[in-house]
Amino acid sequence: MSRRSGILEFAVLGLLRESPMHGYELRKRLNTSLGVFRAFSYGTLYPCLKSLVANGWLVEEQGSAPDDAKAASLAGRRAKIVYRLTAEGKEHFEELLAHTGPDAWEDEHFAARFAFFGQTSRDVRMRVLEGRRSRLEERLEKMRASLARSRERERLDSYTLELQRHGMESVEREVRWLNELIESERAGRDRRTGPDQ
Amino acid sequence: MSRRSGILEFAVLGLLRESPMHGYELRKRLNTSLGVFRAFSYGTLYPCLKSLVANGWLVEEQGSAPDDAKAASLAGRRAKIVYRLTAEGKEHFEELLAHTGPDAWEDEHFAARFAFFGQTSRDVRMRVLEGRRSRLEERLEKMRASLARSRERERLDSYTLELQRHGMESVEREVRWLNELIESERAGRDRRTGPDQ
DNA sequence: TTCGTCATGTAATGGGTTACATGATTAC
DNA sequence: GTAATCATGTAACCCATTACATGACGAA
Repeated sequence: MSRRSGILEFAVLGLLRESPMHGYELRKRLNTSLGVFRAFSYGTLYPCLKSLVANGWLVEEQGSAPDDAKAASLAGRRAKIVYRLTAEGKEHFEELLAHTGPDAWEDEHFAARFAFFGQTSRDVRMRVLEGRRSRLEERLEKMRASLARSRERERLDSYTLELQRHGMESVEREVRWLNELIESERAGRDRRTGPDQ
Repeated sequence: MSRRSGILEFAVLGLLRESPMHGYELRKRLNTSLGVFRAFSYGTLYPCLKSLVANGWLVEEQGSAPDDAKAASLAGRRAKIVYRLTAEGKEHFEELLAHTGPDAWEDEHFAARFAFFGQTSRDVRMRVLEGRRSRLEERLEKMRASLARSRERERLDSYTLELQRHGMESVEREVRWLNELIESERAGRDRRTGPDQ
């Protein structure tokens, strides 16, 4: 029941929704295709998979080597364990997709949520995008305040200042990006730009 | 001897080098002035301070309330504990400043290192900046490769693609930033842009 | 036959947060 | 006098990594 990591659980369920996979492959997709998430290690991934199985959200299946037909008959070979999403798992994932709590737009979660926007309803997408934006604007506010404060007091050498400036610009840039996305959602983005399954 | 966190230790020593401080104030500076580092909690900071004291790099001093003169005589009051860098601590910090191992340009460390560039010799600054840049270029390489790979195979919906695109742009932007900084260092940047103590 | 990569797992450890406990000082 | 903020600390927990252990499979 415990021993799960929120974002990893979410990403795993999301990836497996598209198609069944074994752990090793799952990890690669977590790093590369959806390279956005940080690279989880096997020491994290495998236990997580076990716990998802224990929850009834996944089932393990004996997938065999690359060529299924030939090897299917061999009894004792250590086959790959292919994980498949159950109906309950699908349901659970959909619930997670629908959540729009504040943590949905925190740094780590947001990328994962965004990566599965293709499966997410438009109103939820909007809430998450807008939540993230206001989160970043708060942050900007604080940065500006602290910057003003330190300017008064004449602290901060040029490097510290430069670092702060660059940090603020990054955040401002993400806000602009979000603005475009929100605009595009509002304009009715059912005409997708990509193939989308 | 153990129970220290690299970046936190580094930042604490660096901040205390400028002037003695107590824990609470230290934490604020960690978050706001040098807001770049993630916000460490007291549960992390205080034990870290203790261990730095145990190493002989800091000493605790009984600082009293804002006005030192008046309160100095009161015996039993729970005074603020002001931490001051020892000679050994200063030496240790200088060693840390001189390190240019690969981890110096990893995401978390880099910001901390950069924040104390004001205390860092130019050649070390150059190595760190260039190290970071090539680190990011590696990352870009991988991102491009994986993007190309997934394009072939026709995977990835528009959102995943957009996320990836934005991620790459962020990295490219940081590379440009580093280029400017490196250029500026090379051009002989002893004429600082700011007051710098 | 050996090397690289695929593939699955566990135990020890690390590095950090949260929640809690305590109390002083300042502003209203 | 009471609320907010300053200030210090600890214990329990969480999440994830590292190092380790195991072994199959394909290619040189």
